[in-house]
Amino acid sequence: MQQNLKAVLRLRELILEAELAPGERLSEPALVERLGVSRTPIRSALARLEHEGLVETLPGGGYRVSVFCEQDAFDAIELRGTVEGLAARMAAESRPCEADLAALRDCLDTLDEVVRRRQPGIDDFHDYLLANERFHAMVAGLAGSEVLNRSLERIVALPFASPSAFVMVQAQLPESHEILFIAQHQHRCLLDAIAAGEGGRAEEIAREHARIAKQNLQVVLDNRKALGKVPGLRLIQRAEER
Amino acid sequence: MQQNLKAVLRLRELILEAELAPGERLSEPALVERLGVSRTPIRSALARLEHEGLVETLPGGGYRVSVFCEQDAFDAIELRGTVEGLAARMAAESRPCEADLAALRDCLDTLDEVVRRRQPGIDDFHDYLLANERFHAMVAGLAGSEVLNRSLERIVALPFASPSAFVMVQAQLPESHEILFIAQHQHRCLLDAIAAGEGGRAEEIAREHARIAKQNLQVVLDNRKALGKVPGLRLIQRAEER
DNA sequence: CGCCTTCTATCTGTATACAACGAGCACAAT
DNA sequence: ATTGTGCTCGTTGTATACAGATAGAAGGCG
Repeated sequence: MQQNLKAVLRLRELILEAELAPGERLSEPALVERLGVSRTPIRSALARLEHEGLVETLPGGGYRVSVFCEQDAFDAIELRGTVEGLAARMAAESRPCEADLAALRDCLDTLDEVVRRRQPGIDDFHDYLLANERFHAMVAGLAGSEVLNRSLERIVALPFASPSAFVMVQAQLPESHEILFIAQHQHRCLLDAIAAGEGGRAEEIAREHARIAKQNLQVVLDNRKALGKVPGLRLIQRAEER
Repeated sequence: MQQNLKAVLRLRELILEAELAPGERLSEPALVERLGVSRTPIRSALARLEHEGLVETLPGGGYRVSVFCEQDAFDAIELRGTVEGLAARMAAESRPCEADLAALRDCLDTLDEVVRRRQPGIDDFHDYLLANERFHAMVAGLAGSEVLNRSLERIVALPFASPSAFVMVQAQLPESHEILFIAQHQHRCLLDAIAAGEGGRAEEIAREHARIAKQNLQVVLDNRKALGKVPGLRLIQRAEER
């Protein structure tokens, strides 16, 4: 199991850092040399990354690095928002117990605390990222559906679709603080809707919340110099070349 | 490639027919004997079925057949409806060309023709099933998003979540004809909304359309004798045993 | 000069051998 | 009698050898 894990982690890293170019053919013997493990764990890792969406099988056999266009990234975020919206609605409609709601509130308090800091630095954004990820995971968990969560996991496996994909790049943006405030306001509203059992409202808030990520993506695409800051955004090609 | 395919097909069949019981541990040597192929394609097939959701990895290594409860099936259908809803909205908002709309209309005409037959038999329902599947695939395709379609594919991989999972069982139901009429009405409305660019309406129709499947699932679960007629419904256990 | 054919080299798919890990059981000691 | 220890069997993870297929290049023919 050690070798398999090593192969997955290293291969994923190589793809995300674009050291293996989008569209590049991945030959197993070459990867054996590069990763230092035999073909068996490499094949297993390739299969796994295929299901994460980072590589694709070629018609005649073999794999290549997936190629994404800008629209794919927007679509992935909208899709995440839609499924998170369903999760939020189910969470609201399940009337969660007070303990679960308290845990969500705790998480929001942590986020508040971070947002309220003056002159937030890189570490502060990192704290925000962790708490944000936890909040999203908790809402998804409250939906109480493994089927839904498995599907959401898979959507979020595309690195630029993750709820926290753009948090770190916001640290560089001049309007970052405002964006964080707005996002946090939506978090509060979402919790409010879930606590009140307002499923429809919870769903719409979650959707709109995801659309902040689309705005951030647009900003990053406009000044492409920040592109390396977002994990996996190097995968995105301007022109469709398949 | 031949052996891998054989292993996937046969293994999937064994699981869907519940010849391998839900929760059962799948040992590779046992499958080698049962399927007549070596461990390599079996491992590859197991990995693939894991990503289809039919088997799960065990903590200490190895696989077992997935166990689903009734709620999982309802959730999977709601999830499909939600993602199909997103696809329908995107299709509407993309203002599809007349040729695509004509193809959809063609498909609906085929469905109409089947629905209008007096005394429909098993073959007629089969015709309906094929055209229904085509219609759903075309709407998803009109959304124009590979990311979305890949995700939807994966959701529909759970056999009881498929748009046509309950078509064949309807053939046995007394109220089957009425259900088909209603479903077909929704198809028409969906096309209408897409053609008019009414994204929100298209989305809601697609969602409500999927909920027919939930009603059908409830009927089947109530008289469990029909359970074998629905592909993969034997996977569902009444009590959660994980 | 271009296109088709054929040959070759490399790659993937498959089978299998080997090693390490873990579960389960029996036996012994307290 | 119970618990702890050690053994044994089975299983998975890994490496590698082999065969079939495929893609690319080179050469011949039209």
